Amino acid sequence: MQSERSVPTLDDVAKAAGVSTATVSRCLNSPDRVVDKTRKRVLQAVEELGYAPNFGARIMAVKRSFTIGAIVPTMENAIFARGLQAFQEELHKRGYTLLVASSTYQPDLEREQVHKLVSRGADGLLLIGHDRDPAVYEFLKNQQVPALVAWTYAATAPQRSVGFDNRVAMRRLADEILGLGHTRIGVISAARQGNDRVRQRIEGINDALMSKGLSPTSLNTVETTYDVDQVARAFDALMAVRPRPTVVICGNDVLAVGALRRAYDLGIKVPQDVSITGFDDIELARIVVPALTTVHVPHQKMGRTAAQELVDMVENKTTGASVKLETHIRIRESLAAPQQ
Amino acid sequence: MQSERSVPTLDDVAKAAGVSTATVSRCLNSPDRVVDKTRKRVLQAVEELGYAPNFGARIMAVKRSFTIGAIVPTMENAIFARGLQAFQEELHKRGYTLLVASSTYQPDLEREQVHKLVSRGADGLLLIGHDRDPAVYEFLKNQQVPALVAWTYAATAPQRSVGFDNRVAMRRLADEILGLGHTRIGVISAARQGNDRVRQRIEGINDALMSKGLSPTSLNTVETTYDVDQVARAFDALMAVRPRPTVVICGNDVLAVGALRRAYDLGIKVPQDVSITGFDDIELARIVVPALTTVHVPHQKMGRTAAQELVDMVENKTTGASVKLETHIRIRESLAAPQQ
DNA sequence: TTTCGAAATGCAAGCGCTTACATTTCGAAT
DNA sequence: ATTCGAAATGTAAGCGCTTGCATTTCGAAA
Repeated sequence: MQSERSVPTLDDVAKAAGVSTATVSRCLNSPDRVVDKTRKRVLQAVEELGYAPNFGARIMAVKRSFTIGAIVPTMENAIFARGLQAFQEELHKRGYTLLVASSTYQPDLEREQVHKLVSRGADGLLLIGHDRDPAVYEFLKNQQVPALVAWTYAATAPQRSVGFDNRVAMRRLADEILGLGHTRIGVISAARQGNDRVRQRIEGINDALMSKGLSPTSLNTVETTYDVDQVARAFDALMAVRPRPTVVICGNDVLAVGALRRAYDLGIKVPQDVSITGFDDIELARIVVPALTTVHVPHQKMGRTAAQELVDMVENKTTGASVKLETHIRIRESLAAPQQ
Repeated sequence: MQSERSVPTLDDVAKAAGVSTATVSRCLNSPDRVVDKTRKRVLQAVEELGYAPNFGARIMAVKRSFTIGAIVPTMENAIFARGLQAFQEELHKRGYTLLVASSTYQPDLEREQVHKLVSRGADGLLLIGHDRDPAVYEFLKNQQVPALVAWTYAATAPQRSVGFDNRVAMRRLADEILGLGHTRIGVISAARQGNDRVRQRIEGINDALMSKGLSPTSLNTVETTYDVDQVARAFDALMAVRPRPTVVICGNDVLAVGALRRAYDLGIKVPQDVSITGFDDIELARIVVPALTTVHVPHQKMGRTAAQELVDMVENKTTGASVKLETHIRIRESLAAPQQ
């Protein structure tokens, strides 16, 4: 019998409370437009029936869903997890719900996810990085869904973004490294393909090299996935180069920690035999031994700011300017001057 | 001018293609019910107009949203991130979208999130752990939204679950530890309050103690958050006990890694001076030095299975049985027999 | 060519909610 | 007691989609 009963609707509540649906609706959405006594009665009916509004209907009626979509490459990575969590929390504070999808670094999948989230009525979208088919932006514009790009900052890009300058950030770290006297440099990086952040970081290293009059071609770069064993192999490849690099710059902390571990396994001392650096400053960077020299990125702040900006774009239809966050170098034990 | 144009609807497509809305709808949802020529024309119109279906309307019409909600304590933690990612991927394969919310370990917030996700038309819900106000289950039943509990397994619980037996898993690890001769045991654990998994793991330790004729009261347990410094302090507290524990059992890997690091800072050798164990076997467990002895939990499989089960519950209205996943002990370097 | 049934398409009624507008209620001022 | 305007509530028209049923189309058999 219980199971026969269907989900209560506004109508049911209205009947139970002896008022019109309009009144019930008002009780829920603008309580002050309804007199106390009525409201009490209605709310009681709501409680008794276990009523919950149907969002589909609501979305249709108001043309707003109070839902924000986010498409991240993956949720597994601490880098996105932290920012995403902050993003979600801030969104919640402002009355929005987060719809997430992950593209697993596949452009096609991302494109599909964009369509899906828009269909589902997302009022706005958070995207990671600028790199993607222009058709996606075209579509979003067509659908009048504001999109914000995060984890990177580009003043000149047409899309508004909240993030930091990957290139400059990495350049500063590289400057630091070169200043210590390193000249034989290995790089472990995620795939550059379709990932502007990765490319920018590598360019940052090149910038530093150039400014010292060194040739970028001297860089030994290995691409790898985040898989521990893959990273280990990448590190091996770098260590096989002769003369051996005195420092391995990693595209992010996850890669760096993997390299660190491999060095340990091989009996290569860090930083005595080789220095290793990361990027992002995830919590882990401080925990590993030796602690990782890295670039601190304000992930939480980025997530929070992105949420604020996006909600602003949605609610006020503003276009506004992009937000640039600052990064800071964290010098820790994993970096030292090269051995003589 | 562009900006004046409003989002295209089914109607617009129908007009553009010179057919009825029914035909357009069929083209999109059951292409074989429409003749080739027509379909082509319609799809072209869809393309040209940049049409994307309005899910709100769709949900209302079909009473299904193809959306599954998940409420996790936090996304920051690698433990949930991994399973959640797998959950999402499997969901996507089956044509569902994931709606996530995080409760940040607050029951009230969780309750609110449940309402929200249901309102938003989630066809099913993934919840972590059994511990929560019965009213929540009541509500879900009322709304006819199937819910699946994960990250734990309890044959007797009324809610269906996909997970593993936290108590037995931890007991096995504790048996191993006791078998090595440890008798002075410290425990670092997350808050027990409202977290059945945490409690079960501690009970598992107690089970092992009892079976050896040892008193559970001899256990020194410290609760902490996941914050690195907090964990360090928890470890300090344990190390201050005299006689000092010979092993510190941590409720999960994140805590264990924090303890490991603190031990290093204090010059306490692991496992020579003290053994440390974790739980979950996140990737990190293999990376830290010394590698962590822990309990391997098949997170990805759990996420995937949960997705399958939940979709099944949604589509076939099955109630079925819970799924129990196996865990395995991973003995690594951080555990050794106590010093004489 | 005509006929007929199956296949293709169209028609139109909701789905549950919000909200502009219409109507009723109510308290204060007369 | 009336009157009147503001406050409270009710009425009903959509929002964009799916789908059962009605209608049209079309190809094959007669």
